[in-house]
Amino acid sequence: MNEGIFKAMSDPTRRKIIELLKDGPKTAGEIASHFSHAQPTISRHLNVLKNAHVVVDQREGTFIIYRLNTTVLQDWLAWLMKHFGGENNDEKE
Amino acid sequence: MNEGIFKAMSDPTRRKIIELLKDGPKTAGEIASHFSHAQPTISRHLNVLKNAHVVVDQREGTFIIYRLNTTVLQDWLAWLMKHFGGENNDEKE
DNA sequence: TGATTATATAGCTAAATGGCTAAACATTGA
DNA sequence: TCAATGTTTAGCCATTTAGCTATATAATCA
Repeated sequence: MNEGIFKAMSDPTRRKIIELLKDGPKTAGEIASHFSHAQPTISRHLNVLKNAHVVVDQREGTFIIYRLNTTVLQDWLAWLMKHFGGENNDEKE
Repeated sequence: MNEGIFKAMSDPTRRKIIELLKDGPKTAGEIASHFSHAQPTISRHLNVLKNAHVVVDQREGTFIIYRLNTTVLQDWLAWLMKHFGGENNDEKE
């Protein structure tokens, strides 16, 4: 499993960005407006998510629209379930 | 959701420790023997996992035995599924 | 072309992280 | 009580991270 997605998901701001994007694609500015951080700070977070392929961007005029890459998230979740999920662990007690 | 578990899970060494412990409880030394890191390094990783309540320790003579807290892991996975899992996201296209 | 708007990048700082070695601590057993 | 063993803690260092401000880039429009 790609290391990047773990780092991407380990930050609360980035997780909140993902939750925002679950509601549909948004521009960088729209995303930034939900936070009290400076705009470049959010831009960098978006870049981390992009490098992990958790989001995808697309320019639309002067705007840049970000959307979730749900496949990557779901693959990650499936991997987590497989590796850390409730498998039978027959210990003595 | 507790921030600690995200940080705990974001490191590959710690994830490998968890996978080792899925196989059953192990002493700190036994865990450390699976890595090429110095033993105190692993001890510190174990401490991170302990602080996130992902593992639990128990002294047994001079040994300290670590075991998984599977409940915490499963709660975390459930939370992830709920927040990032495949909910219906009816976008136009 | 120049102004405006949206966004990213550069460059900085403080704090967190992960590695190491050396030293401390806890338990056991002679 | 002392030595041995298993483990943690302390202290150090290099790297990464997340924040900021200032600046650069890209697209649009007059």
